Amino acid sequence: MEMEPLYRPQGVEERWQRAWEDEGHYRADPSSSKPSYVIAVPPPNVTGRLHMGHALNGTIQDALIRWHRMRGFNALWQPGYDHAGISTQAIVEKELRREGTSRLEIGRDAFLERVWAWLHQYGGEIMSQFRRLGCSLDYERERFTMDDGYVRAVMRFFVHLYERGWIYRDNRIVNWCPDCRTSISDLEVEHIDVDDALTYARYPFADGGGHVTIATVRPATILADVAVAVHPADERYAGIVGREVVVPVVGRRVPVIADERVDPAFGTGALKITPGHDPTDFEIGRDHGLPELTVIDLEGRMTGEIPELLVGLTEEEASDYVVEWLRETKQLEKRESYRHAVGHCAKSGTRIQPLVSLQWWCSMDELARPAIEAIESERVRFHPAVHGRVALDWLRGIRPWNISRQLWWGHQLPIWYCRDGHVVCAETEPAACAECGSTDLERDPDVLDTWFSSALWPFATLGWPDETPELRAFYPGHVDSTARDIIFLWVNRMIMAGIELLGEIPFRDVIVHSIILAPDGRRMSKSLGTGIDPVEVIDEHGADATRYGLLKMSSTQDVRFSVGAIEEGRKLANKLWNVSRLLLANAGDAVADARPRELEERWILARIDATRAEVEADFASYDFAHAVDRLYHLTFDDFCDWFAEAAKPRLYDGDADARATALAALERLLALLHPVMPHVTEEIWGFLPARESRLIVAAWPEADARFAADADALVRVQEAAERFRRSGVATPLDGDEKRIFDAVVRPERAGGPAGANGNVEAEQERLRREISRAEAMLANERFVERAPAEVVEAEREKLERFRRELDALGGG
RNA sequence: GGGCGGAUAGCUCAACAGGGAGAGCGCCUGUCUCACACACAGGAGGCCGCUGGUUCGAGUCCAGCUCUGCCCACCA
Repeated sequence: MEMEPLYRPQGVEERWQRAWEDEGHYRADPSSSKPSYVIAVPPPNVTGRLHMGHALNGTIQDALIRWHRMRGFNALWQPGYDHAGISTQAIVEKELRREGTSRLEIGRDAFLERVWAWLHQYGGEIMSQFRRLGCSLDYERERFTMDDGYVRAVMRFFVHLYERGWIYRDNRIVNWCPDCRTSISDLEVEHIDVDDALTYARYPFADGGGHVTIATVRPATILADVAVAVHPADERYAGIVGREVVVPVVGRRVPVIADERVDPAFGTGALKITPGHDPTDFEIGRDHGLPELTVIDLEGRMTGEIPELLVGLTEEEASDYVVEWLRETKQLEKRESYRHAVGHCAKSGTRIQPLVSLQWWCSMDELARPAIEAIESERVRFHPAVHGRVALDWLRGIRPWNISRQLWWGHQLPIWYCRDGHVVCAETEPAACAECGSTDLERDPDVLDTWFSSALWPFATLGWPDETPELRAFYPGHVDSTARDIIFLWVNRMIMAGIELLGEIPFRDVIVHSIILAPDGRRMSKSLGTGIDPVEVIDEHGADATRYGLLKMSSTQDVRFSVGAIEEGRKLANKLWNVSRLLLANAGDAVADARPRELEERWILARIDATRAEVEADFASYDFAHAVDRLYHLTFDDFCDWFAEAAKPRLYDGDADARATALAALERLLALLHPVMPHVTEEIWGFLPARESRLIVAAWPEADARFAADADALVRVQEAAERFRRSGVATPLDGDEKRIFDAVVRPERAGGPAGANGNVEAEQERLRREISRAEAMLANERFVERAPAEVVEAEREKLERFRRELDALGGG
């Protein structure tokens, strides 16, 4: 195949993606004797499409996997999907609504069939998009959290926790999403500022004579009031504790109680207590033995012991009624506008309805303790470390986890109830009730929180609870790479589950990558219309360019998407392509063999080796932005601008040593770039003479001490070139240095004297400024006295050098 | 309300352990030089958010302030 002057990634990339996969290079072998290196991909939602966060995270993981594969590791990058309970169910429910039916109408079994049918048709797109990015996941090992084996793992986990006594059922207040029709965990609640009205209502004393005023933002919940509370030290209300007040509208007589959780400074200092619909009130109610009344049902409609005409109204309609009632009875003191944070469902955006409901809970204290220890002792390390401290804060203040969801799509709880109300927890359906022997068993209809199963990802994908070869070979893994928004939801829970079930942490390093924002600084989001489709970026610029650009953007916390970074990658690919054309077109029958004879050859091999060491350090500390920056400058500045230019004459002359050495240098350069830009490097690799193996499985370049001393060998020539370009004045050089200077710098003059014309004065002026700066420093006695000796000495040397250079320009 | 970050060239971002402010893109000038015009060479462009402090010396350390982003949170 011909190498054209313009590198076109389209076609080339797909070809290599197929070849690598078909040839089995992505496969990890559990029976291999090599050391393993394992990353489990954060399982994307099975319904999802690749977004920029996936693309960045995929690139990070693939760079690490490819790097380790080249270094001789048995590298496993585990692929798969999450069933994403709420999202998936919502998509299919929406489809049913369009057809004029509903899940309740068609029933549970038919509904689940519909979900599976939908998934078979539309689900599981992302792995193909990861392929298009060049990601070397072991695709044959794809797992789904709803696979039979995986379900078994989830059941085992539940029963394990149940038998430990950590899973229990309780009537407690939960975050209810009226839209999703399920409870959700605290982590899935977003607090958003909303404008509300604060209603001040007078509650008359039951025995006549006066009233107490409370403030509320939800007048409809007055109907479920069971007490009024004041702070025990609040002198204004000292006399009323123990008396009774009459709840508006419903006329219920309720006590005034004292509780320290009441803030005397807020509102009137008197708080209506509604345990059925407020988390704080729920706690206070429990402690005071108060009833828990519910007046809003699971659909958000008014219900319970309330006036008949209110039943079925929305909360808003009921609130209007209550306020009007208060106004008419002169019990409305005032209403004022009030802005405060209100919980919303992270999935649907609907305002959360706190209500008391019978749910399954998991006590987290015992699970959290060893996870805290693992992070504190840095057996699990977060990068950047600040996320580890945040993770610790969360674990230390951990609260019970509401794990049951009122959905159909997901892992149904392994809980059965018999006629007599006994509860049986078993991995598979029991034949009879363990306590009474009844065979009339009914399974709990609820399913588990999606994240309950995600917690098992690092080992359930390897066959746990069975003792599989995969589990032995690939657990514990090494790296988890993720965005910071799922550290609590997912990362912490994997650590807890891994330690609890296998006795070992699931990974050593957690990489928390940056979030890529839209170019205008807003979040990339479909609803805002600010999203940029990574697949389109790949189609336009190539996967290599996209990978390079994403890594370049990965350094800081949040970064705005910059197409310039992608284009930089595209240019790097093209540059690499063209310098390879130069070397290959002038290779004759040479094969790659490092036989450095000339200065520039020793120098480039040293520069490559030095960069190798730096890139290794960058990768090891997960600093990908600096790694790609170094590779860019190694390619453009060192390899192309200096080495290739200096070597050209001898390549053209047919110098066999020069040709073999140049090819050897190119090989090393391609290897260093492969983890970042796998396609173009593999493509060029294929053109190298006598090359049969693939770069993807080639050895990462070894450290080579032979060249260590030569990394700075061109400093004098480069300084001379700099001076010449600035001022047009040539520094006397001889031997190799003169030859290289002539080869690299002289051809530039062919295009005209633009740069070097008339700049002597400007350069003299620059040097004079530097000289006076250095002189001023050295004239400062306190600087000379107090600064470290080597700093002072370095300043003296700089001064002398500037003076020499000025002399050379005739400016002294 | 609590916590964590960010503010450096027109744009996106670097600057390791305080010691001559950098890169890429964009812009201006020149060159289609037999690897590459997705290139090469040169150039312009910076009160390093503000105010104080520490220091011989501060983009870098400390304090306060302004703006901005994120996380956590049961003040109705």
